[in-house]
Amino acid sequence: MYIDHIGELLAQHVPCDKEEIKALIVKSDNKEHGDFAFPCFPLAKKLRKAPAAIAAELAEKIELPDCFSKCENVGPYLNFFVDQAHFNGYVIGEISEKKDRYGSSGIGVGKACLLEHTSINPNASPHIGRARNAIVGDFVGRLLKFEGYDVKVHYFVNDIGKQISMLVLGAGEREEVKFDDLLNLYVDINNRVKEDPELEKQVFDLLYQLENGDEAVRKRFRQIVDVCIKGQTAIFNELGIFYDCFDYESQFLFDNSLEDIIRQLLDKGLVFEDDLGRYVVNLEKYGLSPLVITRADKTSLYPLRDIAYTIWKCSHNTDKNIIILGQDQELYFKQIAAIVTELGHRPPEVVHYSFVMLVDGKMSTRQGTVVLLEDFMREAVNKADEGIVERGDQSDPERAKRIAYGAVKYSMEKTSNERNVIFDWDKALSFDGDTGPYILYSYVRINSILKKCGADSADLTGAVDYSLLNREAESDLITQLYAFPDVVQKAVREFSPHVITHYIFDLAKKFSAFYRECQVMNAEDVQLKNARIRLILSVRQVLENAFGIIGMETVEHM
RNA sequence: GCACCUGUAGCUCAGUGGAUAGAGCAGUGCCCUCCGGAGGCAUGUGCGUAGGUUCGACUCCUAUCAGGUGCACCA
Repeated sequence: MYIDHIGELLAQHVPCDKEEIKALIVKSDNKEHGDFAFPCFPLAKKLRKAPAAIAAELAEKIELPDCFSKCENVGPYLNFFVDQAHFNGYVIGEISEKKDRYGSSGIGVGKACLLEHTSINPNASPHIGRARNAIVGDFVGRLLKFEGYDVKVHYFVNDIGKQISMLVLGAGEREEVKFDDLLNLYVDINNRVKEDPELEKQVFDLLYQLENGDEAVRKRFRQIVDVCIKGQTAIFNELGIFYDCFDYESQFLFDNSLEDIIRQLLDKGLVFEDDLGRYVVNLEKYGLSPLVITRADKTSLYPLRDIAYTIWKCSHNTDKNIIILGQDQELYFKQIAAIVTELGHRPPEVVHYSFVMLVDGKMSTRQGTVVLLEDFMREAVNKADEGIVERGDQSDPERAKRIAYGAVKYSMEKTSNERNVIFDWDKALSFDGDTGPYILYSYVRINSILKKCGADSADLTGAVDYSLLNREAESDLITQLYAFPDVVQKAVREFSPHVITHYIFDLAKKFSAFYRECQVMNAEDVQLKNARIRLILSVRQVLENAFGIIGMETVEHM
């Protein structure tokens, strides 16, 4: 709203429209430069005057409304100072009015969003690299819900294909297959198949039987896959990550959609049969390498089924259609998107993230150097419970879980999507500094103060003199609260959770500074105390809103 | 070889083309008579390299070096 005002003010005096001006306004990074600044360089050519002269002239002409206290020119900049009392009242008023909607633009109200994420191969317990998909995906879902979208989260279950076939073969005649056995089973059969061509043939035979509708084989596949999906989703559910729909890849095998797609591509002359008899899509006009969609025996490959699935998702006609994929799938997804476009659909928006690496190198299933998500979670819970005991409390596994899972997610969410996360056990389990526990701790402190002040039950409808909040720590905190809606917008543009985690950390730090310098309970007088109570209520509200977006649960004590 | 992503402090990372590039960790020295110390204070010669665009470049463009990833019957 302050930027709006400045835009209007300046539009009366310079040859630009309001929107152009607003785009140029920057938030000052230095108190001496006020709160907002308008750089006059771009006007220099138009007005044929030196930027500094323009700034000086504008400073003379402008009549400031009440919400600004001062406007001065410093060199080529025109600096605006907001009126602190007005600003305090405005920000705290906005938060107390909008509550859990503060920060939301509401742009998604009445709109639907289909979001696909996780979609891990059902062959083993997820490692932390795969988990990044779920964590980023869950963040995107929560963010869009916060923006008002009706979000449905889909999980594509890859219940067919060579890998699953190997798993089924590896399980043999075993009646009961346990989730925890799958990883070993998978690694073992993988090695055996590599060395034994005969075994590999059996893998493909199984697949052939499945694709040709052998009921018993189909049941067995489904049984094994479900054990795996159950195990995987249980882990993600623990972390507060949930799914609305599980879409089984095999459904596209039996509904003729694969044949339809091949026929359409043939009609368009986009697909050719290579010398081995495989169907290959030519994507030269997109500058992409060709994509093989069937084996020589014409059984489908994953890309073909994925095209069918993607088109199926498009048929839901949602306002937004989003998929979360690893950076390694970038070229692949471009190919899929090109084909889907050719077939007359608008492909999903894609959000890519990079990998999780270990400090001493890459993760490798074969070398046993993967870090499983469940191990990471368990270690974090132990560590959090130790912390609880150290602080003189009884061991409390439930509370430890909330703290630990927040820490696990936060550690994965604070890196921007396009960068690799470098995983280091010690750092990942550290609860000091820029971590989930630190920000939770701020929240706990606020609640502790409010409880001691009896603020939660107090009548907070009376008038408050916000001009009393005039210490630096107070105005810094309020400025940070004011920034939240913009931060949410940035997160929506980038779909990267680090935007929110960095904001929360800054907010927590500013609260700590306030906590140190400004007493609430023992404030100098009751007016000041009331104003500060409103302030920390606002901080708590914004923390809760932000926690909701990154999927962090709160605790009452630590 | 081609394509995409990433090079910012010892380490891990922020930084919508605008004023003096910021955090956390580790190190060093301090602070528990203070609404909870999972805290705070002090301490720093850094934008891979070279050009270019611009009034202005960590940010945009080109080249180059380094790392990651992908590129025909895995999914």
